[in-house]
Parts: sequence; structure tokens; C-alpha cells
Amino acid sequence: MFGRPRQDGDGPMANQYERISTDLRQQIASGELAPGEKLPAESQLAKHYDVSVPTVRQGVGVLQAEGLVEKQHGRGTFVRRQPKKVTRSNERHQWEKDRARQPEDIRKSTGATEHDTGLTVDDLTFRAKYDTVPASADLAAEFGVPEGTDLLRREYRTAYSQERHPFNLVRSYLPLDLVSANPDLLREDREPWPGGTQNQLHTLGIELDRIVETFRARPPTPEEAEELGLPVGVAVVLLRKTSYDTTDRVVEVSDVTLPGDRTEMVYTTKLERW
Amino acid sequence: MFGRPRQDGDGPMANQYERISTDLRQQIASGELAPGEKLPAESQLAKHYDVSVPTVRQGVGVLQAEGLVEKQHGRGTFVRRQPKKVTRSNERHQWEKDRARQPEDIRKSTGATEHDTGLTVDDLTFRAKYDTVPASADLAAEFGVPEGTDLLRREYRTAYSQERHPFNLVRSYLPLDLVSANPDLLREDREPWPGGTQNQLHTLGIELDRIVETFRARPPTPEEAEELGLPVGVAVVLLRKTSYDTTDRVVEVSDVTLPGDRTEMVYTTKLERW
DNA sequence: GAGTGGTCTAGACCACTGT
DNA sequence: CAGTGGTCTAGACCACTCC
Repeated sequence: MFGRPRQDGDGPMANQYERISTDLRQQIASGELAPGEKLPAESQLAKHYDVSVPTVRQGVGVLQAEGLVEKQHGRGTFVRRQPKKVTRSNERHQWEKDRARQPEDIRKSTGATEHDTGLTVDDLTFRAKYDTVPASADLAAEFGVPEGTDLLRREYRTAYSQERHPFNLVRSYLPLDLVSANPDLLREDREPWPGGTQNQLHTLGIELDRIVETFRARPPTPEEAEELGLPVGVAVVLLRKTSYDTTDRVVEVSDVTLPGDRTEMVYTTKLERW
Repeated sequence: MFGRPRQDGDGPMANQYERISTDLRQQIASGELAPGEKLPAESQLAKHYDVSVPTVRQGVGVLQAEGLVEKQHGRGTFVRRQPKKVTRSNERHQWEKDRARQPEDIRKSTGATEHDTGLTVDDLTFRAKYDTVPASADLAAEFGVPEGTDLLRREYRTAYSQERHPFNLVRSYLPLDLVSANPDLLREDREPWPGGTQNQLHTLGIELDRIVETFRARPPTPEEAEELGLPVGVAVVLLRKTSYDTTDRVVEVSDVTLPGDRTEMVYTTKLERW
């Protein structure tokens, strides 16, 4: 048993599966295969390219890893549509700070996410879950408290109403003894809280001085892929947001998980004048 | 021909390849398989797990996509070491601005990348290439100039001296008529320029007001994977840096490609006091 | 030359989707 | 039920690395 002999049209050192992925990639780029369109069945492609089915699968797998196609078991393989983009800007922080002291009716109208995305509250679905957890070594170091200190953990998922999967996962942590001064802050049924976290902190007499965001990109763990509905070959962006108050104390830490292919982040750095 | 019967130890709905990837993943997490260590040969694993070699390959492929192992043709499969992290902070911009007016001997000692990484000039290798290109529609829109306007394009690659692949690729664009006032700025043999772009602009009487950085993450194209030496299953971060001068004019645009798994970005947003 | 992963074949049966 | 992708077998030969 050996492979089919190389043919003249193969080009220099082209594998069979690369020949297939290159050809299909070109068809997608040219629009010959339009977004949302179904590719021919693997058995058809095998006949067309004169190779075995596993070889077709290898070729299509390359495109899948590049995020160009999406396989759906029992239905077929489809050219991916570019999902709706979500922009996240660091100007949201100052915007939210300005809002934090406004009256409730103004705060209620729009949240920071709507500000970023330009959508209304109705376009988004929002789920919150509160609980209390002991600080891990990592979080204890961020807050500068002993390991095991009680933290209020709040989990948020935000999605477009019309889409199945959320476009972000947020885990926000606050020291429990800090927030328990206002019992309303412990009630998840008060979410979404008009004015967001900065207003919540304002009810405790806390003013933020600066926000530090650290992030990196990596392939999703199996759990993250499941949760965010990520096809193979899409990265996640992990963002840790640390909020400092005017006494230089860390008052909130948020871990945000974002799908890398649909999130665009914009950061503006203002420079001091000469 | 059919698969081996399911055994009691398989757990609920465990595929063979998932059983293998789960087991190996756990061994890596526990340190039983240490970073840099070689996994048993695929034929060995096939014997050990009592499956065929392609099934082992499928299982190991999962770990490869997660960035946990790296295959090396002819040598074996190895547990990936976490590569040296590179931190990129937005404080580099203010730092570079402060330096831009310093005398040359101070500017020469350290660049912004060394500032970020904490390394010395000797630890890094640096390559620059200059040419002139007509503005694409995209770049013309950024600069607010007609499409086709001449731009000076500068390509930079920075690497650790001891590593084979660069940890970033930078393509920087400047309007040609802006920089031609100082002929030295057109000479690639003057790189690395002490004090960086902000000093170069300073020689033209330009002061920066703010820098806007936009980025997203996606799987690498085949070319990027090749260039940055990325194994399968590592994302790239694409960053576009746009510099505005004090007259609100765009004076530089840089496109930066970074390996997502070894770059950590830190952005600080200072908030106005109440 | 021995050992390794890379490509490929030609099938089999299973699981899921839609008619 | 037909059609699709998902899993898996049991091999073959090729290409690369290292001794």
C-alpha cells in the first residue's frame, strides 16, 4: 500500500492534505465558498481530490485550526461567519467613574458594556451568581490579605440575546468585610446594579484611583471552549483587572475570559505634555 | 474490524483518545512528566494504552492544540517549557517620552523593550529593514491621507540572543514627507536609534499627545507560525499602535505581531479624582 | 542504521442531524 | 432512513535526527 503517485499539478513539495487545505482556503478567501456555506461532504471531497477520507479530514482540520471552517456533527462542515465583534475600551473606566455619582435613573439607563458595544440593555442577557470563597494564594497576594480571607465572588455572563453563548465570563472578587457594610451588595438579586461596581464601591465611600489590566492569550481549556461555545482553533484572552482606591489599596480584582476572535480591545494612553 | 470493547476503567463516555489525552494531561499537571521531558514514542504509547498508533496521535494532538506538548519530527514529543515571558506595559510610552529629550548617552543605554523586559541591550538581537510603500486604504484612513501616499515602512524583529525565533514583529509606518526633513531617519543603518521613535519624531519638532492601541487574538496564519516559530495551538496577538501628536494628527502607525503564549500585556488607566 | 514522528490508505462501525 | 462527521484499526512508506 502506498500513496498515489505525485502528479504534475501538485506543485513543489505539496502534501496531499496541504494541497486540499490550500485549495479550500483560497476558495474561502475568494468568496467562492461564502460564509455560512456548507462544504461538500468529506466523501465527496475525497473523490474530488482523489485521496482517502482521512486525508481530507486532515486537510479540513487545518482550516478548522485556523478558525476558517466549523464542523457540525451530522450536518456538515461550514465556512465560519465572523461573529459580532465586541469592543472593550479602557475609556469605560473613566466613563463608569463619572457615572458612579449620578442619580439612579441616569445610571440605570446604560451600563459600561452597553457603552462599549453601543447596544441597549435589551440586546443583552446577563446572569449573575454570588458566593463567598476563601482567598487563594494568588488573590490573597493581589489584595494584600492573608490566604483564606473571605472574599465575595461574583460571576457574570453576558451574551447577545440572540446568541447561544456568552461573549464574556467575569469573576469579580471583593473582600467580604469591605462590602458587608452595605448588605445590598451581597444580594445577587439586585443585579444588574445600576452604575456597576464603581457605584457599589461609592456606596462604601470608596473612590478609585487607577485600574491595572493584565492580559494574555492562550488556547482555551476544554471547559472554556464548552462554556463560550468556541470552535477548535480560537484563542481566549484572559484579562485580570485590579482596581486601586485613592489610598492605594486593592479593592476589587476581576478575572475576565474573552473569546479572542470576537473581542477587540482598545487602550488609550495619554502622555504628559512637555 | 472494530474497536476494542469498552473496559470498566474507561469512565463514562470516554473515547480512547480522550482517555489518553486526559491521562497524559494529568501526568503533565502533576509533574510526573516534567517540562522538557520526552514522552514515550507513539508506538510505545499505543502498546501501553492498547490502541492503534493513529489513535495515540489523535490523543497527543489534543495536547498539542492546547499548547502542552510539542512534537519534533525525528526526535520525539516533549512537554513544552513555558517560554520566557515578555511583558509589554503602556507605561513604556510615557517612559519613552521622558527619554526623548535626554542627551544621547542616556538614551543609548536602554530602549523601551529593555525597559519592559528588564534585560540589557546585549541580551537582545535586533534587525531592521526600511523601505517606502504606497499607503493601503487601511493605512491611508488611519493617517487621513490619500490612498497611495508614500509611507516609510520600517520592519523590526526582536529576539532573545539565545533563542532562534523573534518574540515580536513590528511594521511601523511614517508619512514619508514628514520624516524626510531629517535624512538620518531614512537610514536603516542608524538602527537601533537611541531613544526610539519618540526621539526620532522629536528631531522633527513633533511631540506626542497620546497613543491608542487596538488588539485582538487569533490563530496564526501559516506564515506567522513559521516566522515566530509557533507550535500548533498558540495564538498570536495583533496590536495596532496609533500615535497622535499635540495637534491631533496621526504621525505613526505600528502593527505588532506577538506570540500570545509568551507575551503579557499590562495597561494602567489612571482615573480623574472627584 | 535505528528510532522517531509525518503522511497516507481503505476500509469498519458509531453518533448525530434531518427527512 | 439517508447523509454526515467522529472514532478507530492495522498496516505502509517517507523524512528527519542522532549516533
